Parts: sequence; structure tokens; C-alpha cells
Amino acid sequence: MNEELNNEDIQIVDEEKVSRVRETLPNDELIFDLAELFKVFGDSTRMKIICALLEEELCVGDIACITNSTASAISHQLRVLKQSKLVKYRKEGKTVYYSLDDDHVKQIFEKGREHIEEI
Amino acid sequence: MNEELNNEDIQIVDEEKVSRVRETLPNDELIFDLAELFKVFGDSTRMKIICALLEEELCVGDIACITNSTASAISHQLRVLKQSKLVKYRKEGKTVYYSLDDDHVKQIFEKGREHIEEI
DNA sequence: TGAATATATGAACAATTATTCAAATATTCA
DNA sequence: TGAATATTTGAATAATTGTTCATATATTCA
Repeated sequence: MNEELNNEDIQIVDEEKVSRVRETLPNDELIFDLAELFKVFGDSTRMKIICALLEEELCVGDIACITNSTASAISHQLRVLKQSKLVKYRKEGKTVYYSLDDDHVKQIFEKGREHIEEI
Repeated sequence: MNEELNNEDIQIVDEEKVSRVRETLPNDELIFDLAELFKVFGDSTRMKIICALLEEELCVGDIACITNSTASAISHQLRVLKQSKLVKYRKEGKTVYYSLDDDHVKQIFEKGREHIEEI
């Protein structure tokens, strides 16, 4: 029996191991959300913004200046960071001040740095 | 003085704050490397591979089966994970077993999960 | 109100990248 | 050696995405 399950597309796998590991996987939504979160950290411009905000609250113009970028490019990227709840903002007149939303950003950043620096 | 520094392209910024924060920024290479590292976490397929390997060492075929992907696609992605020193491997006959290279992977994963789950 | 400043936004373009498919290696075993 | 299995690799395609540019919105102040 079970012959009909085999064809040239199906590999010979450790069925027991496969189903065991499969059950431990987080659901697809969490996997997707995690990938989306890390994607946000996966760009040099955004990483620079994060590094700058690790120091202190900054407005768009100052971030643009610090990162040698344009206010428009920074604004686009801050939007991405905002959507991922990595930064929050407050308005003061014409100026919008951004800051990191919670301590996870710093923790994720530090873990990444540890990995890089220990290679 | 200093008039010649101003034109329509230069914003009015907090010079003191800008240079202070600029000096605290990691160098461009570290920023780039960090972004490259997180980019690797920023893909659902690779995130699934990482989740599976958090459980135990697995061969390419089993990972493909667990993640509902092809061995070729998984092999391509394992190459990316290998280049970032996130996974290591050992050969046993025809089979290549992959596992996570160090504990940072788990720590980064957990910090990401915490952020997601606390929103 | 109108000018000046700060930020945001939408469309377009260029660049990056994940998957697929076909083919190449590598290894075991009859 | 030759067939079978496991993995890798390279090229091509399709989709995603970061920046730019022009423009829009919001706010202050004379």
C-alpha cells in the first residue's frame, strides 16, 4: 500500500519528523508578520533612521540632514516605520518629531549587532 | 557670515543636534551589514526555514516538505542563510543537514515575536 | 491673506530579488 | 559502471520596493 502516493515529484522524506516539526511552526500569519517586521530593518536608510532615533527624538528635516538624504525620502521611510509601530510621532507647529515606539527596536538592533560583531 | 551656506536646497536644521547625533551613528559599513542581516529575516520562506530549524536539524528535502516549497527554492534560500552565517550544515552521504549557527537567530526571532505580539 | 517653512503623498523609474525550470554535481548502491 | 537520489546552480521571469520629482497639505507669521 501507499504506492499511489509516490511519483517523481514527491521526495522520500522523514514523514514523522516532518509532521512533528510542521506542528511546531507558528501559523502563517505570524510568520508573515515577522518577515514584514524584519523587512523594515532590512534597509540601510531605515537602519540609519533607527540608529539616529536611538539617540533622541528628531524631526524629519534633521533626520534627512543626519542621514544625507532628502526630507521626501525620509518621510516615505518614516511612514514604513510608523506602519510597523516602530516609531511614534508628535507634532509641534510645522514640525513633526519622531521617536522610537518601544524598547524592542533597540533590543532587535542590539541582537543584530552582536551577531555581526561576533563573526 | 555663513550666508553662502544657505540656498533653497538647504533646510534650516538644528546644526548642533544634527552633528551630535551624527557622531553617535555606527559607521556606514556596520549599518549596511545590519540591514543586510535583517533583510535575510525579511522573507516568509526564510522565516519558515528558521522556524523549522529552531526545532531541530533538518535536511533540504525535509525543509522543502515542511514549508510546502521545492528543494530548489529552499536550496537557494539556504545559501542566503549560509552567507549570513545564520545556518551551518553537515553532510551525511547524499544528504545535507542544516541547523542554526548560533543563538542570536533565536534571540532575534524572539524579540521580533515580542514586538508583533504586543501590538 | 499671502509668503515661507515643514512634511506628506502619488506616480514613475530603476534596481533588487524570490521562484521556476532545466541542467549539473555528488553520492550511494546494485 | 550506471541508475537513483539529494542537492546545487544559473538563467529567466515576475514582483516588490526605494528614490526622485512634482505637487499637495499644514502651520506660522508678517
